Amino acid sequence: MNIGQAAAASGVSSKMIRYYESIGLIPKTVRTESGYRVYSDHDVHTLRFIRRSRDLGFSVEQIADLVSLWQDRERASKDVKAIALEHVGVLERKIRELQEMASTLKHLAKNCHGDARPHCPIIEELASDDAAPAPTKPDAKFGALGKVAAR
Amino acid sequence: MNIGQAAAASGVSSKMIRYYESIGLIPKTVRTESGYRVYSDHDVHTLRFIRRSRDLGFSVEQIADLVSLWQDRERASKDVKAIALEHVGVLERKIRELQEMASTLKHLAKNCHGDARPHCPIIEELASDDAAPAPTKPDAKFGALGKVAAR
DNA sequence: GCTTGACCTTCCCATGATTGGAAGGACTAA
DNA sequence: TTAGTCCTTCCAATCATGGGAAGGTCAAGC
Repeated sequence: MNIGQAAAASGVSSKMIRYYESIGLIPKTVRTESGYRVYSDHDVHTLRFIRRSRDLGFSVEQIADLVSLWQDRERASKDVKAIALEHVGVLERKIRELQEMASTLKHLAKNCHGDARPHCPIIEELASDDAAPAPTKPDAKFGALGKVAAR
Repeated sequence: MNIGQAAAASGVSSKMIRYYESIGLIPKTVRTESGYRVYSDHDVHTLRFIRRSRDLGFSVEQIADLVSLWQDRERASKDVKAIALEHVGVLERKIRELQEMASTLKHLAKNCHGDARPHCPIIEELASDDAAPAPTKPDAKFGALGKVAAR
């Protein structure tokens, strides 16, 4: 199977398959004489595993751990669970952040007439002088969660 | 005021102030003879406006629009409201995505013993063969929201 | 006046996951 | 043989941000 077929069968783009290979998430494949990558059903299975993990928002680093646990018959389920729960924690923190933003904005928008006049509580809030500027570096590595599922 | 003081007063790092200048979000400042950037209280006020917008998850592009509306005394509040509400929509979509991930994972984790044995429903779900691979390109530009407030 | 240390300057690089595109080779069907 | 589709590698861009190097500037203390 060529890379394009493996991509279609797994839901992971050819580009990403090559990328995953380049960073070592998946091993280098067999090549044809002319250099084409060749994939087996087993490889496709692995790619699907990766795709599902990605759909759940796991980072590539976490996916690497999950894949190796998947392939380890002696794994302890607590190791898998730990990764999952840590990720849940990150997701929930992120959800809370976004909810705060959304609720602030909705509140402001509700009080904005939204007509042709310039008066606007949204702008006023953004421009307001109160509220501390907050330290430039609040807590550093807090959200290592980038574009989650921005596919 | 030097850039460092403006950074401390506004909550926007020096690095970011230079960056915002380079992309045209804020105008080029006056410089001292030796090339140091000089900021006024008014500039700091603008930087705070930007920081607040950023805290609410607006993209730099949206912030540019907000700043220009802020400075336009003839603005229509509906233009501001439109930007805010569009952003709320993006935030809520993203929240829903993350909630789905979290709830799937929590459900799986609840059914995982989390002990030393290998049996694990989380891994099994990731490895399961059912469920369509889903087209590689579902809907393109859906989440233009990158690292939201990953500061 | 000179040294020290804190600040400033520009420039380049890295992040994470992903996509786009160019240049060129390989394969397949007509 | 040719057209068209696939593959290859390599490089660049995204978005907002931080890190760091190399070098210039400034203020305080001696």
